[in-house]
Amino acid sequence: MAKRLERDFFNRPTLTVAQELIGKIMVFGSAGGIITETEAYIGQDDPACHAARGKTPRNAVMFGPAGVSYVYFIYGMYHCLNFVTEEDGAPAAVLIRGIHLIEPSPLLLNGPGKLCRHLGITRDHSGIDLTEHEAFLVKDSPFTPAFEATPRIGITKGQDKLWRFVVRG
DNA sequence: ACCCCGATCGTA
DNA sequence: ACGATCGGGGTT
Repeated sequence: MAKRLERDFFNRPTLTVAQELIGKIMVFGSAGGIITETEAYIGQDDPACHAARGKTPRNAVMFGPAGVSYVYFIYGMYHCLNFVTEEDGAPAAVLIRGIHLIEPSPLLLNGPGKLCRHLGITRDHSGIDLTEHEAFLVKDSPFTPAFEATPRIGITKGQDKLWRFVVRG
C-alpha cells in the first residue's frame, strides 16, 4: 500500500519536488492516476510565477505552507491545479499538467485545463492541505519514469528556464 | 467600476 | 499557427 506524501516531501526546493512528483500517484475523490507532467514556478525572481509581483488575494496560498493545493482560474474557462512548495513564506508551487488516470477507468489527461475539467477541480479545491485531507492527496509509488526537461508552456516571460518536466515517450 | 489579459485548448 | 473565449484580478 503506497504511503501518503507528507509535508517534508513538498517542503523542499521546487525543482526537486517537480521532478520527483513525476510517477507519483494523485488521488482526488474516486479518481487516481500517475502524474506525468509538471512545471515549477518559483518565487519573486521568476517572472512567470503568479507571485512575481508580490502577495495578492489570488496567490496568497503560494506564500503559505507546502503541501497545500493552489487552484486558479484562467482564460475565462479553465482551472489549473498546483501543489505549494518550499518553506512557509516562500511563494512557489508545482503546476500539475498531466495525469495518466488509472481509476476509475484509464485515461490520459494531458493538459492542466483538461485535467481539472475532467476531475471537477475548481477554486473550491484551492487551499486544501494534501497532507490532511482524506480524499485529496498524493501517494508514493514504485514508478520512477524517465523524464525530460523543457521550457514551460504558454508563458511569455521566463522561457529560458527548463522548468517543465514530462515523462519521456 | 472597469479594463485587459492569460501557467489553455482544439482545430487548421 | 491561430483564434475563441470571458471571468476576475489588479489597478483606477
